[in-house]
Amino acid sequence: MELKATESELEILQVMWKMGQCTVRDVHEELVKSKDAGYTTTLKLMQIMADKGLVARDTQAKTHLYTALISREQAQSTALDKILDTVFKGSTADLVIQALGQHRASNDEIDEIKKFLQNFRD
Amino acid sequence: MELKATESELEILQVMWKMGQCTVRDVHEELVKSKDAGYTTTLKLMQIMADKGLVARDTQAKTHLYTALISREQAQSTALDKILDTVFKGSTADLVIQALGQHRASNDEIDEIKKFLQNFRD
DNA sequence: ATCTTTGTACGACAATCTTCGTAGATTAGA
DNA sequence: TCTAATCTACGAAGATTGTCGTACAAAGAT
Repeated sequence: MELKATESELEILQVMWKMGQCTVRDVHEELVKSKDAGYTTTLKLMQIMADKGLVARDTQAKTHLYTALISREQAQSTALDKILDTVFKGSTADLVIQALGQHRASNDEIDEIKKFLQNFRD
Repeated sequence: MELKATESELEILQVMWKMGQCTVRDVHEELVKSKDAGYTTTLKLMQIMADKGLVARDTQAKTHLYTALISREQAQSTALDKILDTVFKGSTADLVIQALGQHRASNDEIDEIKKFLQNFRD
């Protein structure tokens, strides 16, 4: 039982993580801001996601309500595992250093990371 | 012109990054260690990668020689960009902290990262 | 010289993903 | 009430990916 989200499904999950429980319309309105897609496309995708168990669906009312069943953290974890395996030779250090070198983090973020590293070793 | 490698293509690139210039046979021998696939499958994949411009192909000899045209670093960068966008809300700090929390790094690695952070802020 | 091995080319197929049109039901508005 | 808007269901089609089988050429072995 894999439970891996596709690219389009991740776009939808992003909206759902931000909004919490929501309707197809909610998600679609948000998606069209950055993407060009038909309503029924979004509907179908979300239905499939419900079948897969990626989201829960409340069909009580006419307009169904959807809730994400995998958390952003889970998706993050899966995504990290994948790229660690495919392009980083499994080296977390490489990944971290690449990430920091590539996307200039703010000083606050740097501090946050340093703090995190403090109470790490022991 | 996107130039994005698929999952299978990344597996092949991994081998090529390790070996440098190589033949389909070379790559395939390596792949079958961890995966179950036919020779012609690997061949076809590499031919497609040549068409896409992911790898260069020297067809002088009967046995063609392939070389990766995108570096591991480029692939890493692309992969990071993608997951930052899709699951990390663009936050490098979140990504780094997740990565460190998830995959226990060795003390050496931690030190390496700390050192990297030292001469970072300025 | 013949047979076997090794290689490329290429078409085709199945699986998965994405997209959309249309139909039918339900709700809201005039 | 009748009409328009809104929703779900569903089939179908196109695109992408991954997988092989087969054909055929070249090289090696006996």
